[in-house]
Amino acid sequence: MAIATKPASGFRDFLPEDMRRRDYVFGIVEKVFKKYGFDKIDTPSVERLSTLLGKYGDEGDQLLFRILNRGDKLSKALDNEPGEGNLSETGLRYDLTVPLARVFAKYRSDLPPIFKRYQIAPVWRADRPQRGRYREFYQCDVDIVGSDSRLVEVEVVSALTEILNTLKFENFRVHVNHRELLKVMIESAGISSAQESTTLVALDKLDKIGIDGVKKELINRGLNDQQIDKLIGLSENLPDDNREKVNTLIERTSNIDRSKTVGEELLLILDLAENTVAGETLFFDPFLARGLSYYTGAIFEIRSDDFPGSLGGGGRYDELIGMFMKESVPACGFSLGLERIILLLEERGADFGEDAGPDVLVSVFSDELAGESLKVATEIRELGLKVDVYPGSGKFKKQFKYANTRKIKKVVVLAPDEVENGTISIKDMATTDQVTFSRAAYLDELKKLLA
RNA sequence: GUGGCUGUAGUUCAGUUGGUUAGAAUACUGGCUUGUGAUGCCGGGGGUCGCGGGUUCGAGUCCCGUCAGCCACCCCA
Repeated sequence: MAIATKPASGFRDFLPEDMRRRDYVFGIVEKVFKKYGFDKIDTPSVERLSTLLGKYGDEGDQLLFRILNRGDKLSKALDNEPGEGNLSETGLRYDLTVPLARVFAKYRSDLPPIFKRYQIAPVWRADRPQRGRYREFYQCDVDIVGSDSRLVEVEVVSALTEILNTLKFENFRVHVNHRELLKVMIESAGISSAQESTTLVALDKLDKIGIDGVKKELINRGLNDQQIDKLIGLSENLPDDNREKVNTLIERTSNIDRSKTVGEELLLILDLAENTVAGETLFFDPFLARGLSYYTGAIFEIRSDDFPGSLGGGGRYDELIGMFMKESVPACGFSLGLERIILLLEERGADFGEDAGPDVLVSVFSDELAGESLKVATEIRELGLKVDVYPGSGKFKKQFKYANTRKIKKVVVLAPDEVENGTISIKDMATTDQVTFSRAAYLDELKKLLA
């Protein structure tokens, strides 16, 4: 048997048709990010493990692709006691936010005091592949570093809403919540901080498994009935309107001091968002939790009924950059799951713009006439058209077939007859019509393709 | 990491209660057509039926193991 040609599990090849769609989508993303005043950066795919570890929570650490040491370092490790600590020092980046934090900490003096950046690049996770879940996938990240204003949250959500609107991606919401509000709710229900994270995980599933499912889960996780009833009680019979919902929760958790200030932060975000496209898409979801441990304030997640997971997520992470420098710097950002959005757009039969293949194929009758074909191709290229010269020579049958597979609309025919008479024939692949022009006039005919 | 389903030409799939040399469509390729594709007709190459073991006179088919893929969970984009 030959060597396996499938890419490694969770990795993908992108053929020309795939790339066309991806370029179309990435192009829109980039245009909108620029429109919102973000600058582009790039960072290495490989980071030190010391940079990566401890930022994403235990689950995240498990999913890091680590790079095995080589040479002496590896032999020494194997000779002594091989373990997590000495077998690997670097790994593939898990997201684009932690590298940004590192970069900002290192180059702060070279960067504007408030740094707005975007980055579109692949990240890697050693996850089990599934529909819309890959081990290598692109993230489109926007972040604003150095500002503590709620305006930042709104700008970021507004940018990604505009991207999805431009892509005509429908049927989505941006769920919003606040890490502190979750803590307030848990405290208010008399649940200890030790049980906080496990409680959050259960709560996050509310829309999937329902209230009864969450209750069961919480019992399994060791909460008592009183705590559960209080916690569930907070969420029952909430009004539909975002603001009223926040206000109701502030009232219900009034036994905790911070309740009001946290709630007001959410209200401010909702109010500011009304001045942007984000106003239409924000949906306050008091049970949105998000696993990444670096979030400290508002958190966001794009959801759609057509996909079980998240289509993008983000939030405020005011302490992350401080892990790379002495001072803490506030920051907030969002990562768009373009892979999943492309997947859904494909499933919905979306339009990805025009096919951008060559406009013209110049056929090659024989090796003797190859030079003549190249000369003609050069002339046509000077018009600004995309021109393919048949890579070889021989049967026209083959060459026309080739034009079809490449979806080329016009074929320039240049055989001994044409050369002798000083003419050029142009065949239209759709209508099968073939018309002969003088060498002076054929370019005018092809110019029509430019329009 | 846990559970379920599925593995047959490059691709999509047939293949009967286990029975001779494993089929179709499509793609590729040659001819009908030595200057013309997509439609037609005739031909050609391409498979150790995922891999290993077992049951049997006989296994693509049944059993066990293993690997891979898909789906669900966990988590996430």
